[in-house]
Amino acid sequence: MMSPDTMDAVFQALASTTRRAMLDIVRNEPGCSVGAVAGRFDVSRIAVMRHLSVLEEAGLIISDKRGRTRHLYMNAVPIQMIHDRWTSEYSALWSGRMLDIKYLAEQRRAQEGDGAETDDIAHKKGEPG
Amino acid sequence: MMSPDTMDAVFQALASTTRRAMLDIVRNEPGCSVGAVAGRFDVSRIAVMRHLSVLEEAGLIISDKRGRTRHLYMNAVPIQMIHDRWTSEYSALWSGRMLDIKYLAEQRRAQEGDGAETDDIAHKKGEPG
DNA sequence: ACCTCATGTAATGAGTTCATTACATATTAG
DNA sequence: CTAATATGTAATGAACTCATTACATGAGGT
Repeated sequence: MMSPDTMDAVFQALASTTRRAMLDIVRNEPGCSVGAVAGRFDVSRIAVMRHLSVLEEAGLIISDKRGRTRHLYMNAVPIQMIHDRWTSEYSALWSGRMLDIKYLAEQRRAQEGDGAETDDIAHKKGEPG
Repeated sequence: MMSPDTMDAVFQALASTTRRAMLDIVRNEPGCSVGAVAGRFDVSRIAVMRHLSVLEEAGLIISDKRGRTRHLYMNAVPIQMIHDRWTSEYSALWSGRMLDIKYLAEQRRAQEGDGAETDDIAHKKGEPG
């Protein structure tokens, strides 16, 4: 099961048009090099490398270095996990209905399967004024 | 059609466990107040308000102020749009296959239907060294 | 060995996010 | 009117993102 932090990382990685474009390239040219990707963008090679790192840390890209060249591959697993989780959680929304939906909070499922802490129903603090 | 920037905003808004938890609450308690949401989290009311603003700017929440109370509602449209776009774009991935997929870059479709600029195949700059 | 190529690391700086406290506005109840 | 309630704004600061240039490493070709 995917931890909330991992989910944060995946959404964060996808929250950039540039990074989504990079993911498209890697998906369409499996095994392509860092330089090949960098050659398509109007930013420095280092900036591209950092974007690719973000994608790789989110698990959306897997890389494999042979000789002096790093080969990049897309990994569909995190996207599938998000899709699965969200289709179950927002199933009524996907189909466009919006009826009475059973509440299955991400936190509750994380509690059952993941051992992760919940943010919901936390101890309130109160304002000073 | 959804612009790349809007898509960035939606993913960015979802890239936070706290904000996803807030969206869950609003979905399950349609018309709830800002204070009702704030009462469930261990951060200041102002921090909660800003999170809700992020969600609202991404179009994931719609609000409606009656008297001194702002009522919050979830808007499923951006999630549906992302789902539709991604299931067509990554359709082979959703089903778990991963065969030869026709390349339909987000940028290309944005060009056709949206008038938005593409980042892909941009003019390269080259490093100084 | 020497040079080039492909990638990676370090230091830096502008801009954004995310949290805080203090104060302001506006609506309802008495 | 006065007071409590609900939300909103302003100013601030720590931490992170995103881009840069300069330099370092390590593999391959001649």
